[in-house]
This record gives sequence, C-alpha cells and structure tokens, in this order.
Amino acid sequence: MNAPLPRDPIADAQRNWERHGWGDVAAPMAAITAIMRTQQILLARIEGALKPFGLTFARYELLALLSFARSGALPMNKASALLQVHPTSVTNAVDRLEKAGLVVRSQHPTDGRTTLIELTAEGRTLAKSATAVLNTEVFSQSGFADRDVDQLIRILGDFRRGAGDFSE
Amino acid sequence: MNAPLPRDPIADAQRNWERHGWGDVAAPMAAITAIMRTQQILLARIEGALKPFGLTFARYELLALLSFARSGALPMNKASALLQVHPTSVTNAVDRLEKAGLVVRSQHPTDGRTTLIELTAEGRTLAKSATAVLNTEVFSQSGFADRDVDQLIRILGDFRRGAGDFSE
DNA sequence: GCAATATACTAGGACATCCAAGGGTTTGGA
DNA sequence: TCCAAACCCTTGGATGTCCTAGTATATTGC
Repeated sequence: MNAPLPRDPIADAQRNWERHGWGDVAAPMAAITAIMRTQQILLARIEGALKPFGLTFARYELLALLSFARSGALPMNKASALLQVHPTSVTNAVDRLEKAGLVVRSQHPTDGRTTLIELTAEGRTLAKSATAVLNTEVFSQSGFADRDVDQLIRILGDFRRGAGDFSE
Repeated sequence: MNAPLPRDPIADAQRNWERHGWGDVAAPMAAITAIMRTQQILLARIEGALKPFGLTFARYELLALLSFARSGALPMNKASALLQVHPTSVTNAVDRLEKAGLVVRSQHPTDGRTTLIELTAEGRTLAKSATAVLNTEVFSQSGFADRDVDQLIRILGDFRRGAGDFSE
C-alpha cells in the first residue's frame, strides 16, 4: 500500500486539461477517471475479502447468481447476459469453479447447444459464507455516505440505461 | 453488443439481497456493483476510441502523463505513483510503448536505481492526437448530466481521500 | 426435406493487473 | 568505514477480459 499522495492526481489532471484548452470536457474526464480509480480500489477490497475462500470476484459473482436462481442452475448464455461479461469469461470462470467442485456442467434437456451450470452443495455453502464476509467486511463499510449511495445508484442507473444495459 | 435486458440486473440483485436478509447493505452493494459495470462500459468506449492509434488506455494514460510533465520525462516509480498502478504494470506499458517508438528509457543522472521514461517526438504527437479524439468522442458525450458530473467528482473524491489515495 | 442462417460454447492469442522473487544501487546507523 | 535495510526495476506466473475462429446444434425459408 502506497503512502497517500500530497495532492489528488485526478484534480491535477483536470487542471492540466483546462490549461491545455479542453476546459469544456475536463469535468467529465475527471469524473470518468475517478470511476476508473474507484473501481480499482473497490475491486482490490473485494478480492482481498474473497481470497480466504479461494474465490475471485468473477467467480463469486457467478456463484452468487446461481444461488439466487430458483433451480440453482442457469444456461451459460443466460449467465453471460446477466453478468454482462463475454461468454468466454463465463467459460473461464466455470472451468475453474468446476475444477474446485463448486459447480457442475450439465446438458440442457431440450437444446443440445446449451450447457447448464449448476451449483453443488459445496458451492452453495461457500457462496453463502463468502456473501456474509463480503457484506460485513466490504459493503457495510463502503466508505460512501448513505445519501451518496442513493445518488450513485441513481446517477449510474441513468448512465447504464442510456448505455443500453437495460430498457425498463 | 447485446440487446438491452428487460430489467436492470443490479436492481434485481439489490432486491435479492433484501429478500435474503441483507437489507442493510443492499444499497452499498448495488452502488458498488454499478461502479464496476460503469467502469466496464467506459473502458470499452475508451479502448474503442484509442484502437486506431494502436494504444490501450493503460498506455495512453502513461503518454498523457508524460506529455504534461515539464521536461517530458518521469522516473518509473513516479509514474507508478501518479497513475496509481503497480510498478510491473508500468514496466509492461513502457516495454510496449518503447517498442512502438513512442517513449525511450534513459538513465537517471544521479540515482543509478532509477529509470527515466521520456516521450519521443512521435510519442508527443500521438498523445496529442489521441487526446483530441478521446475528448470529442468519449468525454464530451459521457452520458452524464452536467450536474451529475459534479456530484460524481465530489462523491468519488471523498471516497478516494477516505481510501488513502491522497491527503490534501 | 434441405440448405442457409443463427445460436451456443470453447480454443487460442493479445493485454493488463497483481504478487512473489531476484539482482543492482543507495542510504544510514553501528 | 561498511554492512544491513530500503529502494527501484524486471522477470515469471496466475487471473480475468476481450476478440477471432471453429465446431456443434437449432431454426428458417424455399
């Protein structure tokens, strides 16, 4: 962990942008850069909390998704769509989860192209434990004020809708 | 590009959290997940805009940082600190930028441990072009309302300070 | 019914990030 | 003075993400 910088590097970048004649886009640039950095910080915290479980965030997300599915099983393509990641990323995650005995692949009953991912009992237990740790160690101490959390959900929700993530 | 989902998957996740007794952390969970997804969308846009230049975002950030340095040169460790990435990531980026003729490594005049990274003329030109495209194609059409941009800068700035990024 | 098109998953490759470890250089205290 | 500790960069390995192709299965249209 590095020592804090004396000054905010993103605010510096914003000033540089303004100084070089890009004042009209300096603010969005700073906001976007801040999102990049914030994501990086949060991801590191999450990965740290999950490490004792032998899970990464990508694998945890898949486990959590499955644990909320009624039947405990989902087609790969459904998981890819809901997690909003590339199909090959799901293949990768399932490979490792399967090797760890947390999920199993099975054939879709009617569509021969489709592979179902299903939680094992072990996977379900681990998902529950990991969720509890994540909630108490990361989400409950996010570092955001309650009011800011609501603002973020609203602002980023608008953005994601505008970007075509969902229609609703 | 996938078709929009009928419903916001993050709002669904938030409901799942509440339904399973984690209502007190459901909102921060949703906010954090939204940051993850937003970062992914923005990164994809940025990478798309930079692709014609043969640059990735990581390499562009380094070029831009150097172009704002008075002397056009920075020690590797300084770049690592300002970009807030691991030293090995800087090594990786410099390797590729150097191979592309956009930067050169040189010895520090007094400290034998330190390596300086310096922009070439070509690198400086490319940085300028790439910045112009990024500004007009991404930052000027961020998809955030002006008021929301200010909110984001403030909220994420508070967060980053709290996370120890800077003291100021 | 059959060929053309669409869909689902996987294999291989390019990149980026982090961690752990190693070799060279400086600094600072005994 | 001199050696241990601190610092700087690089190498090698693990992960994750995306893209492009390739194989297999479904669906559609004639």
